[in-house]
Amino acid sequence: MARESSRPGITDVAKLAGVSLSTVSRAMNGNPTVDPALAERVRAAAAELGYTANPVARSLVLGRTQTVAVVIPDLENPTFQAILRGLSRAATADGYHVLVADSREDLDEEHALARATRLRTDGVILCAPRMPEEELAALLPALSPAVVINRGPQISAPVVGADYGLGMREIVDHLTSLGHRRLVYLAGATRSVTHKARQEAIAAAVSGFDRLDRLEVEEITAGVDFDSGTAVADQVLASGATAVIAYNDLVAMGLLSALTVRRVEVPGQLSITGFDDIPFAAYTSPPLTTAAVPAVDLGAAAWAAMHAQLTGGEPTPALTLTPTLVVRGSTSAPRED
Amino acid sequence: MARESSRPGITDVAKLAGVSLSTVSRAMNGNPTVDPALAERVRAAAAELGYTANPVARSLVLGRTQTVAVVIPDLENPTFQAILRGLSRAATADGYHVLVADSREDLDEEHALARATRLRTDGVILCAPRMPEEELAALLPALSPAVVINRGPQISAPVVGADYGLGMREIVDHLTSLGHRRLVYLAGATRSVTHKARQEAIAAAVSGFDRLDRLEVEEITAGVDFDSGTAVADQVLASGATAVIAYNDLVAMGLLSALTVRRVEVPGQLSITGFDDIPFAAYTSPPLTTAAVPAVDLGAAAWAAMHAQLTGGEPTPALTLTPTLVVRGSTSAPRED
DNA sequence: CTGTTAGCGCTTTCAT
DNA sequence: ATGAAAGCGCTAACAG
Repeated sequence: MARESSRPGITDVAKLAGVSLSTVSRAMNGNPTVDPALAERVRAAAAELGYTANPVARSLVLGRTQTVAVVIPDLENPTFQAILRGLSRAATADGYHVLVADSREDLDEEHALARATRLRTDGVILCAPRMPEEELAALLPALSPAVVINRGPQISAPVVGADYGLGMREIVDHLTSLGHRRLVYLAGATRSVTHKARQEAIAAAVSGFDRLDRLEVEEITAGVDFDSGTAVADQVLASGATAVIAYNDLVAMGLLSALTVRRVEVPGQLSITGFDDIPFAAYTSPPLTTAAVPAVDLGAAAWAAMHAQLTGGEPTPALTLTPTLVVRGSTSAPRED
Repeated sequence: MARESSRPGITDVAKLAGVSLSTVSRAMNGNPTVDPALAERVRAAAAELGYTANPVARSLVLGRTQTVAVVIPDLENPTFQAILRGLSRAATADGYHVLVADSREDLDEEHALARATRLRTDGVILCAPRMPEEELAALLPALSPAVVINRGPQISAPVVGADYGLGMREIVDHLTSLGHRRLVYLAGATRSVTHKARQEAIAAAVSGFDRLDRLEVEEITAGVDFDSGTAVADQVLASGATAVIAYNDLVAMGLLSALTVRRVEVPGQLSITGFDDIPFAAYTSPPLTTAAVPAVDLGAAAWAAMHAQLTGGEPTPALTLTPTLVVRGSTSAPRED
């Protein structure tokens, strides 16, 4: 009754190679203080048995798991998916594993998952955490090392994010340089941080528009998804604006769809811009002009910030990436009246 | 020089509660053989210290990690994202964690990741593994318990998948009942398993079409992405078919886009169907008729199959889910000549 | 350079 | 019902 099917342990290798446990351990970890010949013998024995050190046991003794956790508000969100992808690939390249946790937009879950996953990993990356500032501040020390994505920089952990204000600014400039003077801004979740940034950028653009003609921007509260875009189509049309800045690509696409049904020409009669550059933005008819948030890079940067803490120990300064304006077919100069 | 910032261990709790380690362990695990009063005292001490058992240490002694691994060919693929989402949520609901590994369509990586992640988890779920049949068969025993998604059922592990043939059959039936008799099938990756299934289903539909009029299906090799759909637009138009069955939604959307540019009316002049029902299929103009592959359910089913092995030990029989025909605006009866 | 010994933090017999 | 002791599989002092 032997443990036939059980994976071989370090003891088995030691026995087969005729050496002690420590020698096997040293040899397997490339410790240079071991005799080359012996090391070779150990490796051969290990290979023969198909031995690999048990990572769990190593984790216990070494105090590190070679794994990090990523807590995401919603795995269905294309931007978060892209962040996860960039993060996962970067971490894998450095020999780390990634534990994902989907909080499903539940604040309590988010908090609980962050704590729970931290216990089995070397650090946690909070992706656009939804919890209030205070709670986040109180939680972070318990998670250290941690990295936060897309939250204000007033935080006791490295933060990486995109400058939504700058992206919005690029969009407004694009539209005004095209000749548009009457715009509509379709606002999203009105209490989110990213909303604030966009709103301020628009306000700044308006007040900074020191030409003879004026720039007017009407704000209409829409939402964050496709349907909220279709829902405000008539309101947009009634506004008399020549261009609309949607909160994000989804909203822009919803609006675009509703306008197509109403036979409104885009960009002929109305220009539309999105935000994020989700995978489908390039495939609408017409393709969407938008600000590309470098989500994959954001994920990679978050990993870099985590890796720095895990190795060097030197905390990375806050990093802010800039969205890139992607001009496609949904914007053009306003039609001459 | 005490270990101030270090997390409290079971010893600290034992000391504070004035009991032995074993009692703390038993109390924390709800072992009924411990005196209720003492148990309460232990819990109080644990709460005071903010103690939580170290999962890594538990994993080592218990031989289980409460974590499973999911190996995915490409985190960018919407279907795989949906599978991951369904799986992750189901696993979380059962108190398990999920390690994700993106093999990036690299066969060697896929193999290596499966082995490596298995060492730190209780089982691995292979999502649409790309490796050849033989290699997969040889690998599975080392991964056990494992679950395979979307591969033939000739495998020594529970398999969950969608019946692509049936989905394709539904599409053909939909089109023929609409009155279409000349179809084009835009083939995708011609050596994939899912391609085979679709092709056979079409062949079966053709030969089973025992009416007075004939059903003709021309096959054009396209590809699996948006651009391959746009690329074959002219070929499709030249074929004289009244409806086209695209390999998947992406291809259908590419074709749709190219046809819009050419001012071909869909579905007026040509009906188009997709496959998968990715998130954007409902939002094209016109919205896409497609076969909805229940990817989220597939993920949940894969978890169920894994959970069964992890607990009961009874291997689940192979499970095949059926795609649902979703009729939207891209199909209609062919125009009367 | 190599072997012996002591843990990592926890669960679980085995006594009592 | 509780405590003492063994050990999960490995690494890292500590001797030699």
